[in-house]
Amino acid sequence: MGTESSIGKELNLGLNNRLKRDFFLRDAFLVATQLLGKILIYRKNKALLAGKIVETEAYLGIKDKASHSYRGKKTERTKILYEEGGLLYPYTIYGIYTCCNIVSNIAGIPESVFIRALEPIEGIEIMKKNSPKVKTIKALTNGPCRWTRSFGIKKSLYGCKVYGSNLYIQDPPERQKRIDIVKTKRIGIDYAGSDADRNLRFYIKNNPYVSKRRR
DNA sequence: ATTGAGATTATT
DNA sequence: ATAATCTCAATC
Repeated sequence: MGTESSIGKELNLGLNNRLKRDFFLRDAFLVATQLLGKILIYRKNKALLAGKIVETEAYLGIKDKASHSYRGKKTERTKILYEEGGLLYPYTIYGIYTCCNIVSNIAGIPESVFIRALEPIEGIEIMKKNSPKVKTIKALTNGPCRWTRSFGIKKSLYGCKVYGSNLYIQDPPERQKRIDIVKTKRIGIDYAGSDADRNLRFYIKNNPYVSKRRR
């Protein structure tokens, strides 16, 4: 292969260190901040794709004007939010892109964590194949619809557990656990009024794979 | 049945 | 700056 990063070489990407179901049954603020630095792994057929989570946002359910579940709204698209934490909520945006959340908190509390950007670790050649027009490694994964395209995350994964055997998340190596977290306003939710000003976007300070532009 | 807008990206 | 592009969900 020869495409793996230095991080990938010192990681055991197997199933052993997976985060368990309980991790996701807590509030989205906690899950969003604690997911930073963790490794997301997706296996499809024989391919193995892995990336470090470097940017997240918390969506705090029925009281959050930016949330798809604001005021308890429940539709075919959003019903998964009302199930327990640890399930994938992919959805189509602007007709062309797929982006995805991880459902958080216990059943009945429709919170989620939006995964905005990853740092590629393993499977870069496959990512390039999935995003054929992309010219730089960075652009493979530094946006919410970019990393999902490069990973091949489809809406068919709606409701998939993120602590299963094909899709899971694990701790980084001990050496990389210390990170500085920056907290800012969320992106692209100007319609959310006062909730647009809350600092519910989190990213790893100075990480080059954090998404760019916009306010 | 119609319509309006979107948790974005790529291009001009 | 703005077109792309179409699904979803609200409204008529």
